[in-house]
Amino acid sequence: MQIKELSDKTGLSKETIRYYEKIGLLPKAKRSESGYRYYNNDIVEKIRMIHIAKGLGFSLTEIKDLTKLLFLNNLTKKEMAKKLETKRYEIDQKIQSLQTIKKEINNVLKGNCEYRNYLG
Amino acid sequence: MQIKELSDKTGLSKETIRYYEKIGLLPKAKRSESGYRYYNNDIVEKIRMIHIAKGLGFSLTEIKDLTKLLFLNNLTKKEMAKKLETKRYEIDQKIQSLQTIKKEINNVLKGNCEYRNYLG
DNA sequence: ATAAAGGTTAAAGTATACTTCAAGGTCAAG
DNA sequence: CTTGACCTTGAAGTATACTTTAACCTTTAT
Repeated sequence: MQIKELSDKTGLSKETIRYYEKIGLLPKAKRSESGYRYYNNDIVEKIRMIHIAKGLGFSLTEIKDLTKLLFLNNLTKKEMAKKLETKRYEIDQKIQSLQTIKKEINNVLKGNCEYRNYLG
Repeated sequence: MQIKELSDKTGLSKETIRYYEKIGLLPKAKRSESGYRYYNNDIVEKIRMIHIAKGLGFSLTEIKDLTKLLFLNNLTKKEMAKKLETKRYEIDQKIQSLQTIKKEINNVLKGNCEYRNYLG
């Protein structure tokens, strides 16, 4: 597919997709004879996950690093495991924080406003 | 306490704290005779939660709105409940997405690289 | 064959979220 | 009574992540 279709499927603008390629977050797309980028379907989910990871507070650089970590085996197993475990810990912290905020919202929705603590 | 102490306790720079006050994310601090801001302890947790919410991909504007939603009763109960439920849904989505990424990391750490799917 | 709708690039512009700067006031210790 | 560590402001500067612009090429439909 061409960039427009990929843009439609992922919700990212064409410009953003080109920008992600430029900064190395997406691999360099193959080109048609006329120089147009073309993609196959596997990139759709990848872009969606990038989009989601962004919404979870990861920077493009962090996502790039995580992607490389999951994709390439250029590090020793020990190094890779260490980095992934750090990332997993960060993720657990984020999940916990989200659950804390959710509890606050639940308390307000239940009318137990005395339990309101942090935000607000 | 003065701004320096608050900064030390929260890990946010003094400049950032002043910036948050300026954009209305933090309430206008009370002032000493000489014009210095002074704070009491309850703001520490509030700032920490703002910091955490930021790391979870919420923008300062979103945090401001959520704070107001939890703090003020300027909306009807119905409106407020609707907004909070939307926010709770967003939070559930975020938790799910984090769990998906965590699973991928776990699979790589276990060596089941065939299960690798999205990032990478 | 020409218009519409797509594609390309590099560079400049914008929004968000700070961070630094300049110029100055306050305050406790020695 | 001055030094150092605080504080104040507004304005300018920076990093990240796009978004727009300009100038041009390709493909497809009529």
